[in-house]
Amino acid sequence: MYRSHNCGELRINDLNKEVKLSGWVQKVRDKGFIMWVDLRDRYGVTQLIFDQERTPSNVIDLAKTLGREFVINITGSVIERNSKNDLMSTGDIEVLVSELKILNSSITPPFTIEDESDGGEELRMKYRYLDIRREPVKNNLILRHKITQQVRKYLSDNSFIEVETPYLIKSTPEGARDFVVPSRMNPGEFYALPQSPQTFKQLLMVAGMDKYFQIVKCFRDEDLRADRQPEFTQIDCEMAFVSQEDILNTFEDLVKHLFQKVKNIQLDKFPVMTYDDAVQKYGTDKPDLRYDMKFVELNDIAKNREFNVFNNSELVVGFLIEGGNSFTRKDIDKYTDWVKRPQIGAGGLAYLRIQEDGTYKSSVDKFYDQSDLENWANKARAKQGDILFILSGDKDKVRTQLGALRVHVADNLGLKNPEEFKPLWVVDFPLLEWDEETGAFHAMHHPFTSPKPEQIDLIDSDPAAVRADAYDLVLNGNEIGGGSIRIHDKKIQQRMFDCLGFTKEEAEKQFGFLMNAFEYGAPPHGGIAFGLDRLVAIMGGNEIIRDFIAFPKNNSGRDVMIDSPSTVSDEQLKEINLKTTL
RNA sequence: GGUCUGGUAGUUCAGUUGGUUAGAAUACAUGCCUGUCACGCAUGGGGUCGCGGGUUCGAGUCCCGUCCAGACCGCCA
Repeated sequence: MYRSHNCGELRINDLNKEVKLSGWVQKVRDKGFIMWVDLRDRYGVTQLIFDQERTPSNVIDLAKTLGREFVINITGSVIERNSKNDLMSTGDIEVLVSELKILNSSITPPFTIEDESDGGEELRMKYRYLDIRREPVKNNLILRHKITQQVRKYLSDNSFIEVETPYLIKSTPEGARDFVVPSRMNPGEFYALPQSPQTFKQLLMVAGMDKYFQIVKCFRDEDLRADRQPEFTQIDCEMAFVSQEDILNTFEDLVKHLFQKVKNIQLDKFPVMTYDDAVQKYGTDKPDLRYDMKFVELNDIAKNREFNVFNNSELVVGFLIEGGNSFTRKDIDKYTDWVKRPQIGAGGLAYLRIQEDGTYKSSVDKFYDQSDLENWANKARAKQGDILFILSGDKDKVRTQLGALRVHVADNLGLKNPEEFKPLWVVDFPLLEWDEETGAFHAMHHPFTSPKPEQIDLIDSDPAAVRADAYDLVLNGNEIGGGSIRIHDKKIQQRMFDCLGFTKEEAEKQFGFLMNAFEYGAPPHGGIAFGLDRLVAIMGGNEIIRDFIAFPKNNSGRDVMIDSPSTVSDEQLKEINLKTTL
């Protein structure tokens, strides 16, 4: 028998029990006359003791050969510690070893297997199996497990059925770049890996599976970020005979359920904000509500003097930083440089200090007197000791820039508390988005999203004005879910494809199967998909999803542990018809 | 495709204006240590300064190129 107990469960009331434990050597502390070994497994750490007076000498001799990460099996008795350790759950006891077996040795690990490892990112990824032995990474995987278990429980309890959809499907030009897979049996033809099971879940609605979900891998061949992996996991859901409101309610309850069960946190009713409001007040469609700094538009009170930078701008807008008058000139210069970087692209940063004596000081003092500045301060509801940061320019651009600055300031001021959770729904997204590059509209969400029924006819006259029954769930400034009511009428779907510039033939070739299905009694339906990796990361107080994926890929899409992608042999290439001769 | 930051001991990093034998901490090895738990003490081994080229009497340090890693922009329906 390898073990009677695990390394995390022995307590003071187990005293005098004879136990068997197996695990990894975390640490050896050899004092000569006495020696301790911290033994670790998934469940915790138990201190073993080897003592000249009480331990057989052959066992001590063997124990002296132990090194970090050796795998051992021991028999011993649980004794009370002479000096206890309050920091360990097993800190009241230790196990006096009578038998020791070395099950396997270990060479010295390349980094320390501790909570705060000395290992760098790349090394930890290369030896991910050692990294996962560390408490924080292990706990992230356990958190992920708990969340997926609760997702399945909640959805099953609410009559959802988990259905698997295929991974080898067909490439379509809309949306992200596909990963393609050559077909050996069909020379010259390729499968694509799904960017999402979108069309399949809609077909399941036609099939009458009126509540579907799937925890499913999705694939996108695009450049990566801290919160983006080429393969990632979605909680993909779809329901028939529902309105947008039904969906928001159902999945708000799902998220509340997860926080309740997994983190014991009771979330309040989620606020609902329109896309237009979010962009106007926060400069983004995924506002972080953990901090305020709402935008204040100053057009009417700032474009009335001789300051042409503002006068020639479509929009003058700022936000208030409470206590920000404490920023030094150097701080402000740093923020100015930050917004002027090409990634942000602002021309400059104006500020208004509301000084402690109640007077105003601004970077644009030359053009405005104290009563002008007082008007700005009043509009922003500023009080003494605050500062107002102001940008100006083209409406859309300046909002994006100021939105980025808002997040950056919050970062610097430490306003992003990872243990605070502020979800909201963002609704009424535009149906279409103008693409400068292609000079055409493309679907903001995807081409199956339903326009708001009363706006359908605007599609032809004013496409940019059409709003969709589409919604995102935003948590702490991250989009963690998004969905829509779908089109279930073949004619409207065709109009949509027309509008996106598909010829009838292209639409038929790529999505004919879906439109055919719509002719056989497709019910009204809609759904949502959550990014599981992001959700887990945020619930774990982090925004780097790699830390919550067992075997993630690096910035360039490589798995540095197994070293993939890699080349394949000419024989393999010939077999899949990518090479004609050997 | 672009911007920025980094690459020096097993690991994390320091290395000044270009100048003697490239350092620290930690890890590792050996020994000592009567209650450790970041144990302590002593001793020791350990370096292709990412790679290639250039400037120079002399390059870890300056220049050019290149590779790798990370963050971001583009991109991600």
